[in-house]
Amino acid sequence: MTDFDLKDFTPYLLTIAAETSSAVFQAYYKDRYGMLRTEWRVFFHLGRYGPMTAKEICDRARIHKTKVSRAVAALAAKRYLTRKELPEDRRQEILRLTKSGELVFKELYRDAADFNVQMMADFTVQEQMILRKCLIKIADLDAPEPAPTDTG
Amino acid sequence: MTDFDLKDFTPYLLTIAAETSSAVFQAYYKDRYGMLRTEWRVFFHLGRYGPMTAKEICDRARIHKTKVSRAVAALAAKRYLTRKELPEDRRQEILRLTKSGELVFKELYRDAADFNVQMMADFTVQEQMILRKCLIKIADLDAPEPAPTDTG
DNA sequence: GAATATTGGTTGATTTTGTAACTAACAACA
DNA sequence: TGTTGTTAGTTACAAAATCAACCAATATTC
Repeated sequence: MTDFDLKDFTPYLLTIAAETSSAVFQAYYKDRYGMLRTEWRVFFHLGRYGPMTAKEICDRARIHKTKVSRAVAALAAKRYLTRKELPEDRRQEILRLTKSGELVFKELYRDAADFNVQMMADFTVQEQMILRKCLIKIADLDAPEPAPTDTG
Repeated sequence: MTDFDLKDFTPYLLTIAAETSSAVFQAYYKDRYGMLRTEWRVFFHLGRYGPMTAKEICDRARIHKTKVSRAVAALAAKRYLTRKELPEDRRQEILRLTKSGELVFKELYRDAADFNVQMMADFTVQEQMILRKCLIKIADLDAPEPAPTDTG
């Protein structure tokens, strides 16, 4: 075990791989749309799965409610989404992409897909499948249970 | 391509996998030794590859010099390393783990290795190999690196 | 050998994230 | 009804990351 190296430490390797692979796309949507990563994630959820409340985004995306709250505020300020109070429970608001939000989403969605295809082209189909399987397992994304969000 | 999902976006998947897999170990060395992640990385480099300058750590570990500078200061404050000015270039300092630094390193090193074995036990040998290969490729870590100084 | 550029490293200001406390609406129950 | 507890979401404050400016030592240029 004296050969154990940072390259052999999977959490490290994952972190570097995540940073490297995210950098380009992140810079792209930041420069072009002034979006931060959490904003992009929230935005993606609304675009891909339709209108929902902040709470639903928290559960689905496993993002803490304070981050979602700030991302929603930023996206609303950019006129990418609107909030509408739910009559049957006035604590909640339905979030929905605006027309221009939809437009931007279509572009970002397509670009993300393209980017992904390009980056995966380095690998065989079998490698892609195994990589995906391992990552989903490590990320614990195959478990349907939403993570507890609150402090404590 | 209408089925493209966040789970299919590899940079996202990598980020979540990295966060999930890092969380436990990170909490461990933070609680036990008060180390931040950059500190742990710098520390690991010095322990694993022997004394070197901050610049060398920057290059090897691909960490920005401001982060390395602060990590080194923190590690020095904890008496885990010493700095010695290089006579032939007085801008540079050789960083070297202290006795107690070495001791802590041995423990952290062993625990990291154990942690890694445990986490990889979910996968077959073939899966482990492919995962590693893909991650190294994505992280661009197969690019030529400076050779290890075999002091460690 | 003086002027200028570059390099290793540090520091300060700004941005972003994380944690805790908070408000307002609803629910449960006496 | 009033009390207590819970939930959705925001805000305030602390910790941390990022970026630009900076200093001192060395290299380079004329």
